[in-house]
Formats: sequence, structure tokens, C-alpha cells
Amino acid sequence: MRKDAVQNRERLLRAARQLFADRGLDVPLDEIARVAGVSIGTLYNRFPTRDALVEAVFADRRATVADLAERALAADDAWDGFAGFLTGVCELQAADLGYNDLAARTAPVDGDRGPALMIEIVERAQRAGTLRGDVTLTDLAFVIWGVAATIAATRQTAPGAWRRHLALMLDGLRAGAARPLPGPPMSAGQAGAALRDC
Amino acid sequence: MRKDAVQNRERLLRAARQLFADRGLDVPLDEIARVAGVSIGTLYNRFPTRDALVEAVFADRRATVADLAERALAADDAWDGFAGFLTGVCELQAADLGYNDLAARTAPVDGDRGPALMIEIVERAQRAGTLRGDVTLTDLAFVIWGVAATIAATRQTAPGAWRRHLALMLDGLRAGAARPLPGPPMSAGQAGAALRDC
DNA sequence: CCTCAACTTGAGACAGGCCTCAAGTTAGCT
DNA sequence: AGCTAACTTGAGGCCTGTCTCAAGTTGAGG
Repeated sequence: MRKDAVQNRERLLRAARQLFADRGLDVPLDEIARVAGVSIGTLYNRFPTRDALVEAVFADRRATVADLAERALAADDAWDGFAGFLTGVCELQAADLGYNDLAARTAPVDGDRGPALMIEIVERAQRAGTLRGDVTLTDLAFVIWGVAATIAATRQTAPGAWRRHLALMLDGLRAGAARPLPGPPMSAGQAGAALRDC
Repeated sequence: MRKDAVQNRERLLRAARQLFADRGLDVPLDEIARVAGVSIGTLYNRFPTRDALVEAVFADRRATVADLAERALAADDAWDGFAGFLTGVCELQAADLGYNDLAARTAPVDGDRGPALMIEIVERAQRAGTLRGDVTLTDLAFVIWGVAATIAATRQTAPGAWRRHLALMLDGLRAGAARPLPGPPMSAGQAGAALRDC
């Protein structure tokens, strides 16, 4: 790849990172090109689809989440690990509207060491007796989707409100006050399909 | 209003009701007109803005929610009333994707006897000691927003999944296992502003 | 039956965003 | 310096959806 092409690629990534963070994943591509100081054609040369650009911008997040997961498993207290993991992911969402959008459409940590780590986080806390036994990995999607919605709604007007939302969900996830959950949990397939269509 | 105009108005409402329910609030207006068997111009004659049409289609819901609220207050058990109210609202959302969209952008019951009834539902359950004391009316928005997101995501693939989401939130709202909530609750103004911008 | 205000119509102007491609420019090798 | 493949450019075609308005149609009162 030629030197100027590399430079343009980086400019585009910088601009996209900023605009996605501020305005979400649906920012017009023209605008990203403009902010990058590059023509729309060049944007398409470097990133043939919007997804390719999104992927490149948020590639680092995968590793960050994997780190969070490993730290969760390293925590002394299983519940603290579990709660800390969810809090960490939600903090990433709150810090970046683009990632917030993405999290709502993508299972966090799905490549790599993937869901395996997350399953272990859940099961460890369940073995410790602090996470209710009737929840499944797929139920965590409710936390992500829900908090994502709250972040999107309150970001301008009441940043930090999402922490109350999360706190309520965490209290609901604790073994203590658990009433049996209705219906079967979503299968992995159902959760995946749900992510696919919105 | 002329007879044919009335008839067209009703056709439009019927078509809009159906399309909103199936596909959400963002259905193209052209399509509504087409399904109604009427030209786009007529649609604009009857409903000058999309909001006017939405308002007319979902006018009945306001009354339905007010009914739910009154039934909640009439319940023997304050918690059952509270939980039943939220469940009722979420059922309305699950039954109609358009109303689901609307609920995420509008405080349920805001005209009329408005939030007064809802405040009473909350405070009654708190006096009974079953609803945690540190939640506010504005915190219920998290339930609506969150469940709305889950409904939108799972509607095709796992209908009913939202009931698990709601159950988790209700368990989090119970006094039993409550850990203190972080930060101050949203003010009514903040919640209103949040609804306004998304 | 006549009349006219009320109503309907749909082509088309407009806006926003996506994506392409022929023409022009440039990095970097020889 | 000359050459070529790599790269950039942006006008313009496309699409989808909103909204308007001049022309035509029709209900209903006289």
C-alpha cells in the first residue's frame, strides 16, 4: 500500500472514530470523508462498505472487552467480577455512542475467546450462589439492550442515568430476591438472530 | 366534513393502524396511502404531519393506560398493582410495534390524569414496603425503554423474551434485595427532555 | 339541475444519503 | 527523468422518502 494511501486510511479512521463516538453509527459517510479531508471516493477505496469501516474503527474494543472478561474471572469475588464486567461494558457504551449502537447489534466479545469467557463469568457467579441460577448468558443481552436504550435517550440530558438502570438490573440478577423467571431463556440461535435484525 | 372525506380518514386510520403495528412508526407515508386506497395528497389533507396521524391512531391507548393505572390502584396488593401496571403497558408494547416505538419516545399517560396516577401507584407500593424506597417515577422509564429495546430486537425470533427482561427488572425493583442506587434520579425535566430527543 | 366549496389526485420538486467511474494526479521504482 | 500502477477526485446517477399544488372531480344545498 502506498504511503499516501496509508495516511488517508488513518485520517479516515480518526474522523470516523470521532463522528461515530459523537453521533452514532449512522453518520453519513460523506461527512466522515469531509472531516477526514478526503473525497468520498477515497473513503470507498479504503473501506468498501460501512461495515468494513465500523469494523476497523472498533476492532480494539474486542480486545478491551476480552480484557474486561479476564479481569472479571480474576476477581476474588465472583459477583464482583460479574458485576464489574457488565459495568465495564456499559461504560464503554456510555463513552461512545457508536459503540453503544454496535453493542446493541452485536454480542460483545463474539470472535476470539468469545462467549466461552462470558459463560464462565456467569457460571462462576452462579456456583458462588450470588447470581441467580435461572439466568443464562442470553439474558445478559437484556442488560446490554436496555442500558443501550437508556444511554441513547439520556446521554445529553442526564448522563450517568444509565448507572441507575444498570443497578436495578444487577439487583434483579442477584440470587437474593429472585422470583422464578417466566418462559425458557432465548437459545443462542435466537439471541443471534435477534441481533441480526435490529 | 364531507362524507367521503370522513370515509377516507377512516380508511387511512385503518391502514396506518395495521402498518404501524406490523412495521413500526417509520413506515413510509406513501405506503399507508396506498394500502388505504387513497392518494398521498389525501393523506396530507387529513393529517398534515406524521405526528398528527400517529396521535390519531394511538389516541385510544392513552385511555387504555389510564385504565390500567386505575386498576393498579384498585388492586388489593400494592405490589401486584404496580407490577401489573408495568406488565400491562409492556403487553401493549409487545402487541404493537408502533406503540412500542411511541412508548420509547413518550411518557405513557402524560395528558389527562397523567403522571399523578402513576406517582400514586409507585408511592402506594413503597408505603406497603414492597417497592424499594429509592426509586422514583422517572426510574420507570428504564423499564419502558429497556423492554422496548428487547421487544424490537426479539419480536420475530423470540416473542415473549421480553417477559424475562421485565421479570428481572421487577425483581430489581423489589425492596428485598435492594442495594442503594447510584446517583440522583432523573428529574421530571430530564426525563422529558430525554424523551424528546430520542 | 346547477353550482361551488370541499375534496381528491398524482406528477414532480426537493432533500438526503449511497455508490460509481472516467479522468486526472502522484508515489516510487528504474 | 520517465514510466506505470496505485491512488484520488467529485460530478452525477440512483434510490427512497417527504411534501406541494394546479388541475380535475364530487357531495350536497338551493
